[in-house]
Order: sequence, then C-alpha cells, then structure tokens
Amino acid sequence: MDTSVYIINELTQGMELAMHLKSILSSESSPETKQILIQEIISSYDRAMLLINLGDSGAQTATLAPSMLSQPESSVSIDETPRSQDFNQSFDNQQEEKVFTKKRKTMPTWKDQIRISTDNGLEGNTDDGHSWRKYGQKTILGAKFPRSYYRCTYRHAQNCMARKQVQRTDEDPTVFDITYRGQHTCNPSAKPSAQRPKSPEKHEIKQNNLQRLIPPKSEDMLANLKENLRVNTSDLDTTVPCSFSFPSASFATFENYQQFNYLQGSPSGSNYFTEWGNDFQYYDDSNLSGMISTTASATNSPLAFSADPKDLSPFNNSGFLL
DNA sequence: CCGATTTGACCGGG
DNA sequence: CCCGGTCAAATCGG
Repeated sequence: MDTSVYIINELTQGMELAMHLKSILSSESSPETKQILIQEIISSYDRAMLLINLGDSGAQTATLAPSMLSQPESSVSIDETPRSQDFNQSFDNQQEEKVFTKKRKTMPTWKDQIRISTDNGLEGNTDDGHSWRKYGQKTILGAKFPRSYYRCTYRHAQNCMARKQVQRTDEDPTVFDITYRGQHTCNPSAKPSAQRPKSPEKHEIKQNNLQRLIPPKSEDMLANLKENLRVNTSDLDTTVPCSFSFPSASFATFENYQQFNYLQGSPSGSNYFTEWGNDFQYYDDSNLSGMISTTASATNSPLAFSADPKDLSPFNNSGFLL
C-alpha cells in the first residue's frame, strides 16, 4: 500500500496548520492556542516522518486503520480560504511586535475558550500541562454544573497571573468548556528530564519591572499534549473559523511512534518541544481585544470513539471518526 | 506537617 | 441587589 498518500496528507495538514498559526500569531490568541497549533504541526510532521521511515516495508502500517492517520479532510477544514488580509498583515513579525508592545494596559483582556470532551467523562484529560490550583467554584445561572476557577500554582512564587475556568457543558457532561485568562509568566524552573540545562537561566526575574514580565519561556505542556487528543479548534471571532484535528490515533497505535516522537524530542538537541520563544506580550489593541475563542473537542482514546454515540456533539463538525 | 481543595464570605460591576 | 469572580478559613489528604 502506498503510504505516500498519508505522507502527503500529513504534510499538507502541517502546512495548513502552520498557515493558521501564522495568521493568529500576532493576534491575542492565547499561548495555549498557539502551542496547540504548534504541537499539531509538529505532530503532523512527525507522523509524516514516521511514515517515511517505515517506508513501504509497512506490513506494520497495515495494522493500523488507515483512517486513523489520514484525518478526513474535515480535520483541516480551513474552509473559507484563509483570508489573505490576515496573512499579509502578519508577516514581518519583528516589526509588528513593537506595535503591540507599545501600550500595555492592565491585564490582557483576552480569553481563549477551548472545549474539551473526554471519553470517560473524567476531567483528567483536560490537563494542559500547566499546574493549576483551584481557588473557587461557583454555580452559574443557567448552567447545570458549577464553574471552577483555577490559577497558576506559581502565582506567588513567580507572579504568574494565568487563570483558567472549567465548566462542564450542560448538554454533554463529558464535554468541558475551558477558558483561559491571563498570561503564563511562570518559568518551568524544574525540568527533570534532560532538557538542555541552559546556562545562565534566571529563574528570578525581578528586574523586569521596567519592561514587564515577559519571559514566559518554553512550556512543557507539550509533554502532556502528547496525550492522544483529538482537538478541533475553531476560531470564532475575527479570525478564521478553522478547525483542525489532533493527532490522536497515530500515537496510541504505534509504540514505535511514541519512541520516535520522544527520541526526537529531548536528547538530540533538536529543539523539538523547546523554545519557540516568542514572548507573547500583552497585546492590548482595544479594538481587537475582543475575545478569541477556540472550540476544541478532544477524545482521549482514539480507539474508543468509533463506538461512541455522543460523537454527534454539535461541534463535532466532521464525522472524523473512522 | 504542608500544600491543595472546599466552601461560604466578600466584593465590584452592571 | 444580583451575579460572577476571588479570598481565605476550614478541611482534606498524602
């Protein structure tokens, strides 16, 4: 069987994801959203590379449902062609940064909302790699389920003001709406596994008062994102309503794949999951400052959803199941 | 014992 | 005053 189709598929998807990323890079979309996109891109290319490596020796590839690799086009349904305006205006990243950093008001007003569904209704899947500490819970007007409030664990230690709130959806109790607010400024100081030590990395960033606390640094959340999640995100606001899917299946399917993935990840020095150090500033373009929201649906066990009826949730825009 | 969660109080905006 | 968000004391639990 020719894996080339899949490879092309993956590469194409990677391209489209990259385009989307580019289009929102300068927006006030949350770092989480961007991270997810990046992770998605990486995953696509990882899969493509894996496929190439496997070559056509792939008696092995036969074992996995082909559909798991190829996301039915829907996955990257950037239906409405990426509005060129967005793209054009976003190039030349260096420059535009000034524009944004110019004025900084208070806290960034943006909110990024993602929607996550878990196959088992557990909340564990909603972990995004940051450590959160719950500080409140409230019942909301018309909602069946209460809303929980979390803040970054290192709020005091590192003055990280990131928060998030999680709320179970009325319709489908396995689906959570997660809204992120604020920016992670915390530094993953303790990084156990390998990870280039980096020489003079200051954990304490006091002097930054002048500028602002910017140095967000690499998130290790990606490690967690590795969980087999299928995520459909769509930007509602001004940005392109693009939906894409998460790697899901392929991970769980090959063990080798994981190895492949991890090997690439840490030791080789190839900064796979490191760095993309755009420091996201506090953009505050009051005009644009509307809320960008992202809707994502994730399923943990790729194998499960074939049998799972609730796949019909509204935003399961695609019959992405097999 | 210490850090995380729970849960009602508190507070500010509409 | 209502509602949503946050604080903080009590409680949990490893």
